Amino acid sequence: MSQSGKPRLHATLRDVAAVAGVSPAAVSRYLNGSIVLPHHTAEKIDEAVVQLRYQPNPHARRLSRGRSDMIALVVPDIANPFFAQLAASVEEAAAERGQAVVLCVTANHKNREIEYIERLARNYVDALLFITNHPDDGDLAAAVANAGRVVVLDEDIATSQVPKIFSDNEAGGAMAARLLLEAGHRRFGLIGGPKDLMSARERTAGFRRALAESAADVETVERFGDYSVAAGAAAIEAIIEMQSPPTALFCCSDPITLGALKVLRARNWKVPQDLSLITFDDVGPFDFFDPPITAIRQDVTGMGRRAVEIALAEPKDDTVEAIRLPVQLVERASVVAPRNR
Amino acid sequence: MSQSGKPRLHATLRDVAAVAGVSPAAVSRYLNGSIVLPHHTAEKIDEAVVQLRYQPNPHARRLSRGRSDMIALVVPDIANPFFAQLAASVEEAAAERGQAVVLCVTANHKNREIEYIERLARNYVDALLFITNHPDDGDLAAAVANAGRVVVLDEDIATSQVPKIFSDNEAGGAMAARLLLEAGHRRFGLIGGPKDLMSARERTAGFRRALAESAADVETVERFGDYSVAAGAAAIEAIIEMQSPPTALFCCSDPITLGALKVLRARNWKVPQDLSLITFDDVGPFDFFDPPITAIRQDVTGMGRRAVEIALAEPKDDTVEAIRLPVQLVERASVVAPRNR
DNA sequence: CTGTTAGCGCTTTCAC
DNA sequence: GTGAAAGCGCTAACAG
Repeated sequence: MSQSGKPRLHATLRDVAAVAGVSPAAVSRYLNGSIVLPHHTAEKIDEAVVQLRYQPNPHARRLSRGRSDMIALVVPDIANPFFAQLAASVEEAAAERGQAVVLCVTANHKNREIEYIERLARNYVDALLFITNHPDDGDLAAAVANAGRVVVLDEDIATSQVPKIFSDNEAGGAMAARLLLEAGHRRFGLIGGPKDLMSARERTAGFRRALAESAADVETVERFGDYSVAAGAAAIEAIIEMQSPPTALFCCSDPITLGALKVLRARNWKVPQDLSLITFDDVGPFDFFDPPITAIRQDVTGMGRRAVEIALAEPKDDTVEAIRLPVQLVERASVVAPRNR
Repeated sequence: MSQSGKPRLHATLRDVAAVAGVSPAAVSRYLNGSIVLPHHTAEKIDEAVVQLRYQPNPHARRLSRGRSDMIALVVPDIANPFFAQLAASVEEAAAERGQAVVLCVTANHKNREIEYIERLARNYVDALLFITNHPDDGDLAAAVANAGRVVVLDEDIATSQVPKIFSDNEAGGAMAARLLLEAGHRRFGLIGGPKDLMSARERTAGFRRALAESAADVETVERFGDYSVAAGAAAIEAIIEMQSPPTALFCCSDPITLGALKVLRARNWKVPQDLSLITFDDVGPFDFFDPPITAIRQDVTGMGRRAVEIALAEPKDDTVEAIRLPVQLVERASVVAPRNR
């Protein structure tokens, strides 16, 4: 047992009941709103609560109810601004609903991910907001299947039948392409993410589609790698070595853009004069860059809020369908007309 | 009671005991390492654990032990990259020690802060890693006084007697000044943070001290405001209007730098040609700016790790003294010699 | 409606 | 060393 000798520090439900002159059960029910009491008794209890500064012990509550009023936010890396921003909106929405959020960082390690899913399965948390950005070999989908309330964010876990919220990556890719097209570009570069990630495929697909839909005569060079600074740097190195390099570039994530920008500067390529550029994500402070970088912005805040709403709502019977959050074009100054067509 | 009719989903300690042919108490003690069992029984238990896929129920454990193996990370805003980075190192260090971290965002609201402190006081979490960046009127210090294990990070809560970890702001300010001095500057600008925050005062103090220590004939203009983009923008507006504006600028936080940079660009001032600039924090991606921004970097990761260590260590008897983490000069390209002395 | 009672699953004192 | 038993503080059947 926990407290051996020392006098109890904080009032318990029993204490409140004693002071109010009712049973603990009555207090519990009243405080949880599962009963309506005559004014008189209600007041007595309220007074006792205030007087004793009573606060229910969450551990006892959780054990008894078999639920915790905690949700777990599972992310690959909380230092990543995208996930940090997501965490902010998740925490806010959760707090509004009296839910605490436990931060679970996976570094994309499958074992850790599964461990957290297991935690949900055992009801140690009420819901899981799950983000992974590595392809699944089926293990995650399996783990998630019977775990309970999990909602998958940002990146898909293929074949898993749970609520999902994604950005409209395809539309975003298309928006990027159209902007570049309208600026007059005809030779495009695309630095994409891992081909086995849904988001990467979709962004690329959207970009290609919009180009295909245009009447214009168009050339594209595509490179794929991680959503990382290093990958962006490597890809742009290759691209600018080309015979006739593109005049416009679509970077499929912020880190890719950062990597590209760094190399471009080192090689003395000017953005946007030598190369127009548009990024995807817009969680880095691109508005403060020189030039400010035009971007397709994800609705990270909306994603976080919706996720907790869904996670906490009654599970719907109808087939779960992925929600698609619209993305937004943020025009800044990194896209201009090509110098020479 | 939680589970009424349905068969229990997961094995309990009793189940393990039954299978292993010992008492629950024995299993508990064995699993917690508070006893050494004969090989035979130990094996029996191990087998049972594996067979039943037993995992202790944390809620029950917490209720019984009166502690939770959870620490709360209290921050003003997790979307802020500084706190996000801190959260990353905290989570990592906590996970290594089997501690979960609960994310608590305050938006600098005193009531929320005190609410979280109260949570600690009642042992709902084992420790509090506390960051606030608004001045305290004494309420926080009072709340923190008897709450238990709290360690204060990054910014002081004056008069509170708890373990604290800060960056060596003073030294950082001095480093910035010396770098600028050595580059040949004699007219300086400083955009500082709120004068009632320790970090802001210290950074300024260090800067002034280093200037004072130099033999050079020196002029300084100082502006103070929030650690915010808006404040940085407002301050730089005023500074560049001056008769003979500074040739070098020390911005006491990343957001200030961002604000300043934006205005400078709008006014067509070139960094570093027209104005050398150095920032403090270095959590924004300043390495990717054009030019890359020279910075005094805080050891955010170290701060997080140390905080967890201290929070979880046996409370020391000796007077708690604030730990000072060294800062580091990261030379990039935003500081050059002044054009005209 | 209200109170009594039996747990939730674990830890730990205490007696064997 | 080992087990029985009490209890952490709360909730929810069940009876009155």
